[in-house]
Amino acid sequence: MSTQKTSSSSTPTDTIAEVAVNIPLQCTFDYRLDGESTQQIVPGSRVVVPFGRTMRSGVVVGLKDRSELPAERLKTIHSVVEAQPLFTPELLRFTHWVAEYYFCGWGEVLDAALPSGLSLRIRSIYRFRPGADTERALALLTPKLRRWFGRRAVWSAKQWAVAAPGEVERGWLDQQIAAGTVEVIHDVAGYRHGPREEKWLRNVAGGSAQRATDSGLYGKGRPEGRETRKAQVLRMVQEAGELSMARLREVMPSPWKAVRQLESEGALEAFTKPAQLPAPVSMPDVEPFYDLNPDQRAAYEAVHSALAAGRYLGFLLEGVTGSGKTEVYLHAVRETLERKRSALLLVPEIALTADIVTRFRARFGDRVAVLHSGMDQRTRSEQWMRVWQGRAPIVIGARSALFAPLPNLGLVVVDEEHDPSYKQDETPRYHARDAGLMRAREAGAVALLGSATPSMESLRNVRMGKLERLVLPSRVRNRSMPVVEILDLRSTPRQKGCAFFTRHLVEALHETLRQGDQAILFLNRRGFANLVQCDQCGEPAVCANCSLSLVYHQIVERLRCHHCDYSQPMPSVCTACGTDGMKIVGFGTERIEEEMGRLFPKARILRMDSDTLRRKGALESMLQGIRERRYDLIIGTQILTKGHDFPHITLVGAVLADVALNLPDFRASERTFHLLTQMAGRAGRGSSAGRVVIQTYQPEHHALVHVSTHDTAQFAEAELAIREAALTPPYAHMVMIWASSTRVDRAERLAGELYHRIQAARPESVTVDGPAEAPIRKLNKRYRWMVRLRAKQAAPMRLLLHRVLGEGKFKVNRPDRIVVDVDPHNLL
DNA sequence: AGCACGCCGACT
DNA sequence: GTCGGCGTGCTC
Repeated sequence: MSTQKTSSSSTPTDTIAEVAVNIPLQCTFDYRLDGESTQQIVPGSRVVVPFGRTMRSGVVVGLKDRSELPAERLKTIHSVVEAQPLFTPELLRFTHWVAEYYFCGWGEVLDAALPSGLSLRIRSIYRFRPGADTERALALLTPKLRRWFGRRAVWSAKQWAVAAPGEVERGWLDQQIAAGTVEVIHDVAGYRHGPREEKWLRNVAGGSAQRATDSGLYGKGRPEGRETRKAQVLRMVQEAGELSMARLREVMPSPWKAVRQLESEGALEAFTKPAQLPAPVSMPDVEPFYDLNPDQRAAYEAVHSALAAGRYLGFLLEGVTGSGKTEVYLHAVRETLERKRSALLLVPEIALTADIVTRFRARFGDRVAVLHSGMDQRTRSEQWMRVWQGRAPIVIGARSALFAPLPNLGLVVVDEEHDPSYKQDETPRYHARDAGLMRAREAGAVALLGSATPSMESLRNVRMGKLERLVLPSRVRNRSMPVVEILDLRSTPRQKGCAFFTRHLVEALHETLRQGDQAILFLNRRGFANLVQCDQCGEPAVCANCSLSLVYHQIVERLRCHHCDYSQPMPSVCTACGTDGMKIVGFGTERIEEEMGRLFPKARILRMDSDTLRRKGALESMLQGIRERRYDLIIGTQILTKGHDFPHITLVGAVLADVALNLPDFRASERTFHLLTQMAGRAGRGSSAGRVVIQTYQPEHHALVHVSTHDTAQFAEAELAIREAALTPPYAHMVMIWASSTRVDRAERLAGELYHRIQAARPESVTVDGPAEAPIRKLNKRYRWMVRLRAKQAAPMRLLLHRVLGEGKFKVNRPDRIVVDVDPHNLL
């Protein structure tokens, strides 16, 4: 671990601050401390420092009395951003561990740990120094730029670059700064939001409203009875006396223009009021804690005694959806709070937070803070600050909430711990479950991982005694498991006129709908057709930036790349042979929707995928619609598998279970098993027994066979044996090194060079595979190659990484890039 | 990652 | 002749 000094404040002998800056370097930078503002500096504080030719903000990660660098090379800290440090010593140690383990810069982790409203990015702002001779300075500029300044007291570097593209004008700014006419302010995003304020409107006293009306407010050519927007605003304000803009916006889409006009006419005046806080912040009635059933009690007792012991212990809580895991979490959190410690609950993504947040708020009121990416920047900063101030001892959030500044952390819960969204796919490439275990260990807290379908990593940890297994065996209301049928697409007859529906599945759907129940059709592939291909020469339509087939979306009649944002119209002729042979091949959720509409013209069909869920609030209204039985047939992607409670679903159909099964990824079987098991768990939760139909070309595949027998343990047994034989995780540590470039040849050369250097430096215990072209050979205009490392022990591999890729060891030139992914989950 | 320095091709 | 392409090196 870190040898960093964690003194809580500077001593007179500490004259050097160690600063982590957000750049992809693992080293920190030493700065001299002097001046009054930096005398009281504390590790964990954000500071602004001169860095190279610019200013950067960073975090003080340690204080010391001497630097290895000669004094003349040290610069002085420019300023301290907050009076109080944003990072506790615990979080500094933890972020340092994350940076070390995931092989990235400490500053990069620290930046990821802050809400975007407090990010380490810096903005340079310019303004005329008060009392400076601005007239003379402006005289040197073109009339156009002088006018530009007429409306501006402060301006940003970006604005200036746009306004003054010319060489001469750009030089002007430097001159003025040097002469002292213009000063530069290094603006760091800071929490300086006061209480929220809202704009309100009221009538101007003295009947000016009448005047406004007289001046043709009701437009002449307008049909009788239809108000203009201005008139409507005026009337509403008159009726209400005072009216908030927020209220106005609920009634009309954009009242801004009308309001501005009425203000300038003197009919209305604006004022501000403290904003109403979002409704669910405090709950009037605190819901009681339910009694636990014997299984829940046994699980809770184990967690309880660990909490009582007050030191790190890890648990894996296994239980199917509906088995009551959340109630165990709730009791554990209550216990944690009683011990004057705080609790962190990680959930996979927003889709899941709503239900769980409601339940936690019902028990703990406003002691719950929520952190997830779907919130606006300000709300997120507010929530983060509440946690930082110690006013919310419970945090519920997605991946990045891992870094929540909870003081005295006592419990870390990772719900649905197997979920792939816990792994971050960009720097810092941490896994929130794995890092969460480490944070708990560091903080002396209890870790509780929960899942119906645990990851192989956690199961192995149970076997090795690193996690204690707790089981909730039955569904709470003792419901029986659904019957699962696997249909071999090679031999099962199809529905007439259907390429991808067996007669059997269609009949099952008929039956379900006839009984008035709901059915789900699951296909992990959105769009209308996943392939568009020329039937003359076989040429597929491919993305311009990626080596991926374009997906046809019928609704917009365009081809789209599901990886980058590329989109193009459906081509009329083949780009390769010029014939008009481009044909739609394959299928996705849109096509299923269309097909079902034909087969079941009376059914009310809902499609749920990221295309239909784009709109804010769409998920909630759709889920409610399903619960209220406003739909008969729901077609969707994996979004459907996330633990929602649908009481009237009795049939679940997996249209093609093979979609993810054949990917060149050692986790393909595991993911398919998880997805289908979670999907099957949606069936038969009401009074009727459930039924699951899985269509596949590989009915004998162990991932599918074990779904049909509901045998998680058997699947784990088989899958772990395969992993052990192949020496893949969790039986080996894996590091993927991606070499990419905008030019084909260079990516390959880079990977080759990397491979040779690794071969030369590697110890016996580390295996190197590659270099190989990535399965997706081009992504976002970059060609990609990979070199894979595996080892039974992590330490020698880490040493190797440092030896080959450590600071300044391996030069990578501009268009090329090397990315290190520790414990990779994305192998494509 | 920025950012500037520096060294060779197609244009005024 | 030079503008600017991107290869190279540095940041306490």
